[in-house]
Amino acid sequence: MTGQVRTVDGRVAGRRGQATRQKLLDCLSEMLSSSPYRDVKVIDVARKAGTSPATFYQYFPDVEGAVLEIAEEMASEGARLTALVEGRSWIGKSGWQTAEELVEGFLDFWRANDAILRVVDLGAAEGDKRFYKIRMKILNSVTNSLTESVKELQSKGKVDKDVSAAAMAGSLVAMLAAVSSHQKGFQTWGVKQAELKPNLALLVHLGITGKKPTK
Amino acid sequence: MTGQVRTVDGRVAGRRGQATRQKLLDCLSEMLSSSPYRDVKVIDVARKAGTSPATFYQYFPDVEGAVLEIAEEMASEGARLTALVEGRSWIGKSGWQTAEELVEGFLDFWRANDAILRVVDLGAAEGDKRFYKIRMKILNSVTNSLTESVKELQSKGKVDKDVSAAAMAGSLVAMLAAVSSHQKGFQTWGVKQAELKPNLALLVHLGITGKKPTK
DNA sequence: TCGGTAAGCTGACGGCATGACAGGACAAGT
DNA sequence: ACTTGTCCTGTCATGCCGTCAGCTTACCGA
Repeated sequence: MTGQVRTVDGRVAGRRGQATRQKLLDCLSEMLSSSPYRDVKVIDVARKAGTSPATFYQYFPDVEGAVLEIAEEMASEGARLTALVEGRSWIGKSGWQTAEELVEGFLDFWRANDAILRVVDLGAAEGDKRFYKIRMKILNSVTNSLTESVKELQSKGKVDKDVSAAAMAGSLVAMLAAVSSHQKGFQTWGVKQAELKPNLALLVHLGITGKKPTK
Repeated sequence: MTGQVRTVDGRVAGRRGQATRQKLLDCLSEMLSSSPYRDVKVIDVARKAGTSPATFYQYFPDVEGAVLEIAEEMASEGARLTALVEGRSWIGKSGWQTAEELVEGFLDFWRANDAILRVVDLGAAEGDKRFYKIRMKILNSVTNSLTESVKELQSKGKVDKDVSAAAMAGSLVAMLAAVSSHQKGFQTWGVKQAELKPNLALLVHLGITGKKPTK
């Protein structure tokens, strides 16, 4: 599937090369966490990795290219978010639990990858299809499952037919993503995590089932 | 309030100077719409404005500084968003109308300023307090009004007491902002604007009142 | 053991953006 | 016309970008 890892000039990377490549990715990741995206320079990444800029360009076309690589990896990892929805019940107490766990899992994932995710978000918002695709890959895993949940509830007559399942799922997921990326912001503003989570869960439950949860 | 406009080296800007300054801001604004933030260079902005890089640095410390200026202006303009909530009713049919108009107004504002807003979002997410403050200024105008609405409904016993008004308002506003910045994304993905808006309005109504709207 | 071959790395270079300065152009009042 | 203060730009040192040729290192088969 992934095929062989190749350098920019076409050679196949061996053990040592892959290690260097990975080290560069790791350092870039770190830099993204500690300084503004706009100010991340190739030379800094290279220095941090104990190598030269030329080496960086051997493995990646530019900073953006390397970021895409990191993002791709994260997206694969993010596929596990599906498990937060798939096969879960939205009825009664277990419905509330599903909502709570979805929120919990989502926020955790976002916090763990916030630096790279905000760059992906920017790229997507700027219209770059590659970043957009990655963002989709992550969000779709949840969105699709949620869409199915809504449709199922609709077929049972438990949710109004005029609700667009896809739009509802998409909006909820966008909300989760947005709140996640501004978690620190909420705190500064005086809203505590402990308050935030139940409220998000409530909104998710309301959106999916149309009803207040029974706790 | 605004005081006098000053150059970086402390002189007061006259008529001509202010015009040049404004032209630079306009050109920067345009560039932000057409190319990735990371690739916006001072020299390009200057060229577009028919002047030299040195002139740019006379009025702004760097690109970021100029962006902050544009953002500040937009934030002032955005204060009018308060009108979308303040003094509106959340009861019965007019409640549904309030929700619809809030969504409509919010999406419009975001679409009109998407380029600058995504830079503000990035800056805020990266922890830059100046950007964060501007984001607050815009969102607070709506968030505070919504928080009041929820509290009012709570005092009338129409909404559960255990809902944190601030967290709910904040989450909803974050959702609106997020969906707005990825409007194009939704379309590409197959969700039409026409479906999106009612669903957002539904979520807002559910979140604020806890009930389904009567249309 | 010993080349041979391909992988891996870097010094060096032209090109371009940055940011500072000093000096010239310009407008307005006297 | 002269002065004054604003406004703009040519120029320069500095530093990053992105590429190339060429050197070093590791692996492998004879």
